[in-house]
Amino acid sequence: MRYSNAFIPTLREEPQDAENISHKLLVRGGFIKQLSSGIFIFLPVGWKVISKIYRIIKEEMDRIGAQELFMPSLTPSQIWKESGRWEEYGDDMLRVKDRKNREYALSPTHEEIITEIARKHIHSYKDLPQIWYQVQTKFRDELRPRGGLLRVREFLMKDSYSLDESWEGLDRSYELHKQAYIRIFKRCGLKFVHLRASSGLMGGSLSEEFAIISDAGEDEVAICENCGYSANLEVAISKVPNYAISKYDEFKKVYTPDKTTVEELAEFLKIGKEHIIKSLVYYVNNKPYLVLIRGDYEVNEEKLRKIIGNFQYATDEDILSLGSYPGFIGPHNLNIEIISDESIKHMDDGIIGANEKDYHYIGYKINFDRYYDIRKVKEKDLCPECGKEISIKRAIEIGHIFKLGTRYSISMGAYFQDKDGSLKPIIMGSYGIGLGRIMSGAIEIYNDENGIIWPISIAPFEAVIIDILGNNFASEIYEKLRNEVDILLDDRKDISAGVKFNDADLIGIPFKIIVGKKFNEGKIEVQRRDKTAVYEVNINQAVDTIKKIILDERRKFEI
RNA sequence: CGGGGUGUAGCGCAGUGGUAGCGCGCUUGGCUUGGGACCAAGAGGUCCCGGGUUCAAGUCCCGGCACCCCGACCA
Repeated sequence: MRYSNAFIPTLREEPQDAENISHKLLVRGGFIKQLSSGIFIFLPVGWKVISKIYRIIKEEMDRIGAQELFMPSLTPSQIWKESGRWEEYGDDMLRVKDRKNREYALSPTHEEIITEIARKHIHSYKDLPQIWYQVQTKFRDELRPRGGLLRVREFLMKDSYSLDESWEGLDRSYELHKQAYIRIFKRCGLKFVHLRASSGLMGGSLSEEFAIISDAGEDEVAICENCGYSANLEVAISKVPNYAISKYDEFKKVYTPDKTTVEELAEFLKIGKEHIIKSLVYYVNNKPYLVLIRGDYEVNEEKLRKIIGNFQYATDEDILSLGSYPGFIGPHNLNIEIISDESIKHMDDGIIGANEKDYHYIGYKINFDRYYDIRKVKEKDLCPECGKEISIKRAIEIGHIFKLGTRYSISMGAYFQDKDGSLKPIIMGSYGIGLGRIMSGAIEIYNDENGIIWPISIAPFEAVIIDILGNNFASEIYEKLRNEVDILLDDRKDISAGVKFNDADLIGIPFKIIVGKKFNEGKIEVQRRDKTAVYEVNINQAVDTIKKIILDERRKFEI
């Protein structure tokens, strides 16, 4: 590509509405442009990056025997009603009506459509296993899109689906995906972790997540530096450091005026939060539960949901009707089912609400039949596997793999006939990768004060020739290189050298080939974007040397 | 949905009820070419939208819309 013909609208100033680095650099580099909240245009260089990510994904999916297909975005409400997700998905699912008033969803994911194909065409164990994938636009009507490409309403996702005749088959398909994903992210040059995760709305048994550790991320993950345990905070578990030694030997009521929060109470009683038992009321179908957790922990509502089901929060009126008082509720003499977290098991005694205004009990002896794990893991909790301290970090989710099982095959009737003649539901898995998140995640990892530093495997160009002299040489080597190297020739006239350097760095092209002042000495210069090296090359060996440098760089991302 | 903020030239922003501004970018001419040069002359406006107050509204009041941030929500 000649720069003089290219459309790369770089911006000198930061866009006012961008917050994180990847968003700013994507906009400044002319990669993307926002059309509406959470909806982006990929401009030509942005689309080149996406295309390169796509090609890597395709090669690795094909390598595990997956077959590419393409499903529509606009999908009839009927199949979503069959699976039950027409209701479950709620407002995140973007719904539209056609001229005949029929309902459709702009698909947030494609399990239902895959299942529709499977139930129509898969009838025998001989038809299995299958892995089908596509790269397609997904729609999720996020309440609050944010962070440029990190959380958007319309996004590109590679989604694949495995169909197997047995659970062992699913294990194999799942493992194949895991290996393919590791290869994909390595070839994209990413530093990533993989995590235990929650399957949420997808249903199913096991799920793992691939993520880039970055403050720009929205997921919180628990990581053990010692043994490598890593999990999304939604499902992370930990051992509780046991430091809640008894302070009181007597059970008695104390006056605690207006101390309705753990913080206020701890300060008032001059005692650590870990000596207080926090009591929270949740309702499931009008049945109240009292959830007890140590004062220095928060409830992980995802975990709680798995135990008691979908819940609502109690109102102040609810708490009064239970015979207690808001801010002073506690387990003593309250007729209600109790869900107590493991964190209170190790307390000798605790401070609890007295169920009357302005009073708490101290010295409450802990004695419950059962304890559950419903707390959110926090920094310095102990690793469940090796006992060392855990740290909490933010992360960008870039891939997620699920063992779905029979959730869709049973609800939608996708059965096959097995060897013994019996009818069995197809065992399914589903596996996603966010292409835009790879793109912005890479930028979050690789950038400096001048702009993006792309890994060569996903860079919009592998090299740029910066022609400062305007003689024929730059154009000559460009013509000789362009068939083998994805190269940009900056042939713009009447533009100062500084602008060319700055654009090249902003866009993040891995190599700059500079035809400038050294040309009179018979040399050109090759600079690495990551600033780790500069090479001087004889002009009569320029083409071969540049080819070699680029090929060597490419090889670093092949595995 | 709650809280906070923004909306004026392509981008970034200033603007005190009284003539619509600055920097960058853009066009033309000149000069320059190793890190976002310089000189000169230009073009470019629904001041987010609608109503109101006023002799007069970018500015004050009311209503709406869009976008951003924090939270809630979602995965």
